[in-house]
Amino acid sequence: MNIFDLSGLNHPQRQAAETIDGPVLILAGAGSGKTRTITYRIAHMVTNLQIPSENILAVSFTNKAAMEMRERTKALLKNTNSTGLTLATFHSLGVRILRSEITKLGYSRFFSIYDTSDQLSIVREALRRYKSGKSYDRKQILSKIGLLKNNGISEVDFSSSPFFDHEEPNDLATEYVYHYYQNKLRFYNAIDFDDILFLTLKLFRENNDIARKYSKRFKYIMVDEYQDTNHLQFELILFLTSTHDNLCVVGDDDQAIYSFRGADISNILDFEKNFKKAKVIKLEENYRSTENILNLANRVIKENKKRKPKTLWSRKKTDSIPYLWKMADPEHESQIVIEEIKKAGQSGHPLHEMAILYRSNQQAVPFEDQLRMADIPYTVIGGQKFYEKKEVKDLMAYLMAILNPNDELSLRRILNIPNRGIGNVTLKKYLDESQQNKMSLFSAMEKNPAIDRNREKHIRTFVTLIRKYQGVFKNSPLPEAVARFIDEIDYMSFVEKQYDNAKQIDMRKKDVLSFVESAERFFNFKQKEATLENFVEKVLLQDSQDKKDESDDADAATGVQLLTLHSSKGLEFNTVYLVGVEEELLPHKRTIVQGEDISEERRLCYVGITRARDRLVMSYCCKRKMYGQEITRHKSRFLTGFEEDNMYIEQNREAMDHLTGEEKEQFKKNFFDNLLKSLD
DNA sequence: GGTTATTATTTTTTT
DNA sequence: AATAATAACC
Repeated sequence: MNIFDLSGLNHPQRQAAETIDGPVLILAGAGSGKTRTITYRIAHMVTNLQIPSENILAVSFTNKAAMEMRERTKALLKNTNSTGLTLATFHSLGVRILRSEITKLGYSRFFSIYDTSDQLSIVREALRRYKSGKSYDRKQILSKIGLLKNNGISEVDFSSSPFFDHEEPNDLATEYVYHYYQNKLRFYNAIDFDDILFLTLKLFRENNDIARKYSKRFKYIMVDEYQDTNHLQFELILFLTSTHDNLCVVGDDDQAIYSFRGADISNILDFEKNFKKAKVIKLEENYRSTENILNLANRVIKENKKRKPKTLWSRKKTDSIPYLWKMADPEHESQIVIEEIKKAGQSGHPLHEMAILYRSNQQAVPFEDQLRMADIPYTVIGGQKFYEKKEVKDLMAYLMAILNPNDELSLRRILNIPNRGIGNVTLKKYLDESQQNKMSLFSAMEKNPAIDRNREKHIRTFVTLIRKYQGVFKNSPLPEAVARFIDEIDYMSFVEKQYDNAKQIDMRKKDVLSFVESAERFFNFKQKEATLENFVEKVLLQDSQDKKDESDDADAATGVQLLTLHSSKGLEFNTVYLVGVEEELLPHKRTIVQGEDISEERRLCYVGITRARDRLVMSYCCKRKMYGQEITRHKSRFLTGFEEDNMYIEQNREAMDHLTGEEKEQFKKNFFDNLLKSLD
C-alpha cells in the first residue's frame, strides 16, 4: 500500500490535514500554504485513510482556484485512482445538481443560463410596462433582485420581507419587475446566475430526500475561501452536511472582498457558533513574502477594526523595501512600469513571475498598449469575458436556442442573424401570436408560419434550420456539428459584412475560430460527456477545465500577468506592480460616496500587497482622465499617515527622484541626443 | 425592413 | 471618451 507522506507540512498545517472527522475551521493567513494544506489533506484521506474519492467534495469560489486545486491534487495523487473526486465551484456544482433534478421544480433539464446583459434586457422590458412617470435605474433594480435571491427571498416573499419598504418607489418598481422577470424566465425555461444557487437550495428544501442523497454521497466536504460565501451557500452547506458533520472550511477574514456579491463575513466569524465542537486551526507562518512586504501588509490591514486576531510572520529577511512611485498620469505610469519590466526580463527574470494588479479592468488598457509596443508577451486575466464578445454571444444564442427553443431571448437575438428578412415588424406579429395562444415564440412560428404571407418562407426556413440542427447535434460529435452549423448559416460572410475595417474583421473571425477550437478542446477533454448542454454551460461559467491542454500548445501561462485585485486572490508572483493606488480608485469612488464599507477596499489593498514574494512596487498618478475630463488625483489613504515609519520608499518618478544628480544629467543628455537623432 | 444620426448615459469588483 | 438607446431617415 502507498503511504502519503505529510512531513512536508509544518505543525499546524499537518494538524489541519489530519483532522478529518467533524467540523474544522482553518484560519489561513495570506501565503500560509493554504492550498498546499488542502491538497495534502485530500491526498491523506484518499491514500492513507482509503476514503473513496467519490465521497470527497472540495468547493472553491472561482474557477481559477478550483483548477489550481485540481491540478495540484492530481500531481499528488498521480498513482492513485482519484477520478471520483469532486472539485467544483458552488455554481458548477449547482448546475450539475440542477441538470439532473430540476424537472422537480418545473423546468426542463435543457434550461438556458442568462448572463447580466440578458437579465438587463428583461428588466428593461419589465420597466417599460411598469408605467409610473418616473424612470428607474435598470442596474439598480437588477442588483436588488440579486440581493434578494442571495438572501433566499423569492418574488412572492419580497413584499412581506424586511427588505421591502413600501414608501420607497424603487422597491415598488422592484416588486413589479421581480415578478415579471421570474415569470419570463420560467416561461423561457431559463435561469440566471443567482438562480443556480437559489434553485438548488429550493430543490433541497422541498425535497429532503434529494438533499440527503447528496449529503450521503459527499461524506467529506471542504470549502475554500469560506470568508466569501453568502447566505445561500451557507444554507447549501447545511443541507450537504445534514447526514454528517465532516466539514472543513478554510478562509481568512482579512481577505473577504466579495460582499458586493452578497458574501457574508459573519459566516466565518460565527463558524464556531454554527458548528459546535468545531476545531480551530490557525496558519500564521507566511512562506511567500519577505518580512518587509509582510510588515507593510500588516500595517495597512491593522486599521480595520472587526478582525479575528492573528499575527502573520515570515522568515524571509531582505534589505529591499517596497516602493511607491509617483507618476504623472496613466500613460506615464504604464510607460515606466513596462520599461522596468523590460529590463527585469532582459536580466533573466521570468515574465510570468511579474504581475500588474489593478482595481478595475479598464486600467489595463495603457499597460497593454505599452506591452504591445515593447513586444513583450503578456496575458490579461479576466477582463472582457470570452462569451461577452459579440460573435461568441451570437453563436452561443444559437446553441441555446437549439437546445431550448423556448428561450425567447436567445431566439430573438439570432432570428435575423445573418439577415434573413425577419425584422422587428414580423417579430412583433409573432410575439402577439405567442402571447394570445400562450405558447412560446418558437411554437408560434412553427405552428403558424403564415401570419404574414410574404414572410412565410423565411419563417419556415428558420424553424427548419433549428429543428435540423437539434438532430445534427444529437448525432454527430460536438466540434463537427458546430463547424457545420457556422458553415450552413454562412456566419463568416456575415461577419465580413458587419465591419468595414480589415483588421476588425480579422479579429472577429479569429473569435469565431477560437470558439470552434474551444469546442474541439472540450470534445477532446470530455469525450462522451461533450454534449451540447455541457459545452454551453462550460462557456457560460467560464470553466476552463481544459485549460491545461490549452496552455500546452499555446503557452497561455507565459508573459506578464495583468489582472484585477479580485482575481489575484489566491495567486502569487515574484514581482508585483500594484498600480493606481489612488484615492477614488483604491478605495473606489463608489464606496467613498456611499460612505460605507471602506474596510473591504482596505482588504483589497492587503490582498494586492500580499501577492508579492520578493519585490513590490506600488504606484499612483497625479492626474487621470475621467468622464473625458482631466482630474487631479492623490495618493491612497491606505498608504498615508505612517510615511515616517519607512515601510516603503516613495519616489517621484516624474522628477526622477530615483536617480542621482549625475544620472539625471546623463539622462537629460541622452534624451536630447535621441531627440536630435530622430529628427535627422 | 434596414441604415444612419442624434441623444443619453456611463465606470467596480465575478459566478 | 466611448457606448448604448432612440429617432429619423432611406
